[in-house]
Parts: sequence; structure tokens; C-alpha cells
Amino acid sequence: MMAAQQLDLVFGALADPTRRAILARLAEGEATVNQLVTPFRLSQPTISKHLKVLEHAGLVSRGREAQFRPVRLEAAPLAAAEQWIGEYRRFWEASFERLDTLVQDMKRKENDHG
Amino acid sequence: MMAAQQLDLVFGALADPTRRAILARLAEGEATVNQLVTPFRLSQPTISKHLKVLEHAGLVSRGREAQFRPVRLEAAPLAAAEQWIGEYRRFWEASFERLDTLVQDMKRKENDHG
DNA sequence: CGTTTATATAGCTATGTAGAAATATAGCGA
DNA sequence: TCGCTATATTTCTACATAGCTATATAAACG
Repeated sequence: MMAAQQLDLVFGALADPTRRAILARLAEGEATVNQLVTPFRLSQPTISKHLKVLEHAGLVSRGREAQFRPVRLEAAPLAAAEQWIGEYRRFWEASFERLDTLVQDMKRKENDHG
Repeated sequence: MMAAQQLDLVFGALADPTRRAILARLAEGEATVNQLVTPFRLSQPTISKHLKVLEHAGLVSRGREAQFRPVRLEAAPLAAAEQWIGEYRRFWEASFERLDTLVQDMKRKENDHG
């Protein structure tokens, strides 16, 4: 099992929309810091700080090519996060079933009254 | 799709080990606030504050029975969080494949040298 | 009623974080 | 070497959060 502290870092990193957007961008491939800066109206240091948080959580890794430090997605920690959440699947599936039942009931009543 | 802000709240709530432990406890069934306090060496107000965070994220709901405010797990937001993470599954599966390949390579070399 | 029990709120401290601007570092290219 | 580009670091402000103690509310109980 992943250390609890690692989950703290991963979920903490995912709690920010800018960082989630950075990961989404990286899903399309490696990017330089400036490529990550442009779409957001945020300063370069701010993006660098977000990258440090992501790196600390193990969600990105950095290369080194001349004066560029390309950023790559590292998805492995997401597997652990998904696994943690997955332990609760039966609960939300149960509630969706209840929702289904409710919807069916409503439809049936509609027909009864139609 | 879930609003981005909702994901902020859910991932933010999951980023704390006390809150994850509270959810784990609630997976075994409804609990009162004091029942949630005892296993943690934290004060009751501290737990109440964590419960407020969880409630704000939609991960728990509160009942009202006499002077008790029983806490129930609400797993639905976890489905959205899992779905968000699930978009990246192909990336971690890819890296596990690479790991597999690596392990197989190592085993093969071991045999070559044994 | 007053007392006890369960929970919430207020107020505080310490720490963390998101953002900015300014500056430093590092590599490339003329 | 000089200057340009890419990125990191520093320093600041504003705000959020985890924890505490003390106190307030609210319902049950005697």
C-alpha cells in the first residue's frame, strides 16, 4: 500500500484546478515551463511553484535539455489514489442504484397517472 | 461533468489523513461525532471542523436524532473524483507495462548469467 | 427548572499556500 | 565575452487550515 503521506501529497496536488489543468496538458505530451505558463494568466514563478508541488507528489518529472527543463506526466501515483477511492465504489454504486430505483418509481407513477 | 470547484473540495478533503480515516470509519456505518473523536487523539472541535470540510465537499451528510448529529458517508462525489483520475489510466498502465518489461529483462539476464 | 451530555462556535497560534515582483542562475548564440 | 532566453529562487502579501482551549447551544433527564 502507498504510504498515507504520499496520498496526502497526491490528493493535495489534485485539489488545485491549475495543477489539474497542467496534468491535462501534459497528457498530450511533454512540455516546457513556458509552454505551461502561456495558457494560464499566471506568472512563470507561480507555475514553477505548482510544478514543484506536482513533482513533490511524484506526478511529474523533469528532464534537462539545454536551458529547458521539460516536464513529463508521471501517472503512477494516480493508480494508488484511484485504488484508495475504489475501496468506496460499492457505496456510490449503491446510491446510484437507489437513484435508479427512485427514477423508475417516478416513471411508474407517471404512467399510473397518465 | 462535475464542476471544477467541486473537485477542488473533494480532493482537498481527501488530502488529510484524519479525514480519510473518518471516511473509512463511516464505511462501517453511521457514527456520532463522539464516536469519531475517540479513535483520534484530537479534540472534539477539531473533529467537528474536519466534518464540516467533509460535509462541504458532499462526502458526508448529517442527521438529527435527539442531541446527536449522526454522520453518514456520501460516496457519490468519489465517483466523480475516480472518473477524473480514470482519464489518466492509460498512462499508468503504460508505465506498469514498462515496469513489467524491465522486470522480465532483468529475469532474462539473470538466467543468462546463471 | 437545573444538570448532564452532545455538538457547535469563537478566538487564538502556528503553519502552509497562491499569487506577485524582483532577482539570480544557466545555457545558447553571435 | 555579451546579451538573450528559460527557469529557479527570494521576498513579500493575503488568506486558508490544523490544532488547541474556552464557551455557547440544544436536547434529554432527573
